Amino acid sequence: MPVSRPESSDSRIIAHVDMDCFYVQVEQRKNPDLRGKPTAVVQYNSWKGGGLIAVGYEARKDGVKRSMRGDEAKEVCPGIHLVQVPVARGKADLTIYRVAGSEVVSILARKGRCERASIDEVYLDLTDAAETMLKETPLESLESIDEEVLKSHVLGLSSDGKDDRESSVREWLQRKDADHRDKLLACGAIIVAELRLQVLRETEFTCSAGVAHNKMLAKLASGMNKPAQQTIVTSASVKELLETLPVKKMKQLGGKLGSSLQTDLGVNTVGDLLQFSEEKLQDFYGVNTGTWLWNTARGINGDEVQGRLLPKSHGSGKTFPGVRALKTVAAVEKWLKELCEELNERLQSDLEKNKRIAHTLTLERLPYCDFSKATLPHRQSKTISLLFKKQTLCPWSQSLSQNVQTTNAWSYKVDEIDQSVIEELPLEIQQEFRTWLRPQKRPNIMKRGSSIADYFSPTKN
DNA sequence: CATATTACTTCA
DNA sequence: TGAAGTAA
Repeated sequence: MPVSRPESSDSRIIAHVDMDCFYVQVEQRKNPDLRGKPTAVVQYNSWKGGGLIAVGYEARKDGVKRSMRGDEAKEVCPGIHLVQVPVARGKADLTIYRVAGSEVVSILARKGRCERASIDEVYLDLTDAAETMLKETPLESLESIDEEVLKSHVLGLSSDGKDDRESSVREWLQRKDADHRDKLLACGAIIVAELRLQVLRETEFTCSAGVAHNKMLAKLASGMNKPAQQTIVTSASVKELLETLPVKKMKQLGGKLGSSLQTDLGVNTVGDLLQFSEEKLQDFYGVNTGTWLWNTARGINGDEVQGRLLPKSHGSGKTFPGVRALKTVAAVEKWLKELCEELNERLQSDLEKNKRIAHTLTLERLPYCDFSKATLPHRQSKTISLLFKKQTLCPWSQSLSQNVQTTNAWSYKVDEIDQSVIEELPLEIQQEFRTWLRPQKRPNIMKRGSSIADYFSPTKN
């Protein structure tokens, strides 16, 4: 739970940029025939037409939902174009979407601190850029205001939703009597509109954005007017906005905490939270979460935009339907190898592109739940250090399935990471490694191949 | 029978 | 520090 640093007068300018049905846009750029047509992206076509993971706006108009199967989508929208996610090594391969996401990040990072929040979302801290703009070009004197920024939705502006919205947005942007924070928001909106146009010019992708004084409100706003639009949250609009907002719509409150607020405290909207003292909330949920909730009710959020353009981790996984799907050790090893090879390829390109090297590896089995059949209820995971330790990784012999015939459980041993990998790193990082490694005892370094799987030597127990 | 990731927190 | 919980 993020701890909100109470910030009495938070005049930061924060934007949240969200790509519109991103996977669909990537596929439409690849195949322009699909532009303007109802389109969705599916994976695994064989069972009920595959699962939808992205739905274009034309298809949404016909009632297609993300929760649907391909077959179901065809029923409500017979003309829909279903594009399959690329498959490599027998599993979905999201590489093209990751690469497209990076294209967008590199553009959005030009005007301020940028945080890659997911494959298709970023936060921007535009405070400095907005302040600079306000100093150098007073808004009242702006001759030509960008077409795009005039299409902004300004929360709390009475004309929002009317015909002549553009002229009232222009009026709002240039108001002489506007307070300083509103002027900064206006500058933020101009910058974001420019960035969104640059994204469109350079990548052909549209996106939506929210501009506010903190991350929480910016995120809320980016989803309010989609696709290809932006929404500005003025301080004056916050109270009304949160008053009727269902708690479940708020980031972090979509899960168990949100449910607990409803059932245990009778809190249904964020506004309902205002009735509770900070102390009361802390008693119920602990100091951190309690304070965070108290601030959230007031539209206060101190979370900083982390300057981070790259993901912190890489993962590769596949779902196997039912406990019967993976019934032999050979099958488990086969799929483990496929997953390792994908991971290896991605770590390799991360090393080349970003000079980064992985130092921990986690193997994880997710829960499998079925009402009638046997279930594997809880997650199991095993984490190892790739750098120093000799450890054993053997979590799966019983847990993958009761049907795995393993009287002799199998395990993997990890040695030190291959020296040749370290040698490819920049000199200063190599130096760092040597200092880390010196006090450790060095196990014999055996020559290994390029696959992560090669870092594990299968042994019998 | 069926998504694939990613990030962050909590607890021992 | 590793395993599990929560959330998106």
